[in-house]
Amino acid sequence: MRQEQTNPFLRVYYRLVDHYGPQGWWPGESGIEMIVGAVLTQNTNWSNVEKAIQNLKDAGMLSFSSLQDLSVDLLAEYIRPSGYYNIKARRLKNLLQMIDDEYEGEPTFLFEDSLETSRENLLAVKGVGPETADSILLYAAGKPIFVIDTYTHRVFSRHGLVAEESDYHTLQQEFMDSLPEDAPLFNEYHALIVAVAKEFCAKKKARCSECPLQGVEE
DNA sequence: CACCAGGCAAGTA
DNA sequence: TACTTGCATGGT
Repeated sequence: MRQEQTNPFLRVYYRLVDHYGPQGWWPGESGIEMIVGAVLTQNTNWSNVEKAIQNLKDAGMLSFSSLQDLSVDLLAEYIRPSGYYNIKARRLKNLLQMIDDEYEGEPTFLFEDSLETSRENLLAVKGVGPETADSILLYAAGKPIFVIDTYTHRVFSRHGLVAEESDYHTLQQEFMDSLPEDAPLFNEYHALIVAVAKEFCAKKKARCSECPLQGVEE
C-alpha cells in the first residue's frame, strides 16, 4: 500500500515517516508558549527560540497576563536571543492585544473559535503572516490546517512536485486537497519536511544523492 | 570568514 | 504589480 501509493504527497509522507519516524514537534507546555514560539521562530533557528522562551520561563513571565504587563522594551530584552527582538516584541504585543480584544485575553477561546474566524483574526495582526497564523492553529489549537514554509517550497519544487512559482495559498491548497483532513498528520508531515530539508536540501549545498526522497517524483 | 535560520512588512520603481 | 531591504542573535 505504501509502495504503490499513487498520490505523490502521500508517497513523500510515507518515505519520510519510514526514514525519520515521529518528530514530536512543539510539545509546548501551554498554549501561550506555542503562540510565543510561533512568532519567535520567524526566520530563526529553533535553538535560539528555546533560549528566549527559557528566559521568559525563568522570569515567570510566560503567561498571558505577565506578558501583557511587560513593556515592549523589557519584553524585547527577554527574547533577545531569538534575534529581531525589537520587532518580535512588538509583534507579540500586537498578538496579545488581539487576543485581549477578541477573546477576553483567553487563548483557549481563540482555539475554540472556528478555523475561518480565528485565522482571519490572526492574520489581521501586524506581524502575523500565513505561516505564523497556521502554526498557531495547527500546533497550539490542533486545527487541521497545513503549514507551508520555505523548506516545503524548496523540497517539493526541487522534486518537481509543485510549480516553482507557487505561492503560499496555492501550495497549501495542493497539500490539503491531496491529504485527508487530519491535524496530527499535518503536524507530523510539516515537521518531517523540515527534517529532510535541513539534512539534504540546504540552500547552497544540497546533498540530493543521499536524500531519502530521491526518485519519489516518478 | 561566510552562510544560514520553522517570516513579515515596508520601501522602491 | 514585482522586486528589494530591514530586522539581529547564535550556531556551523
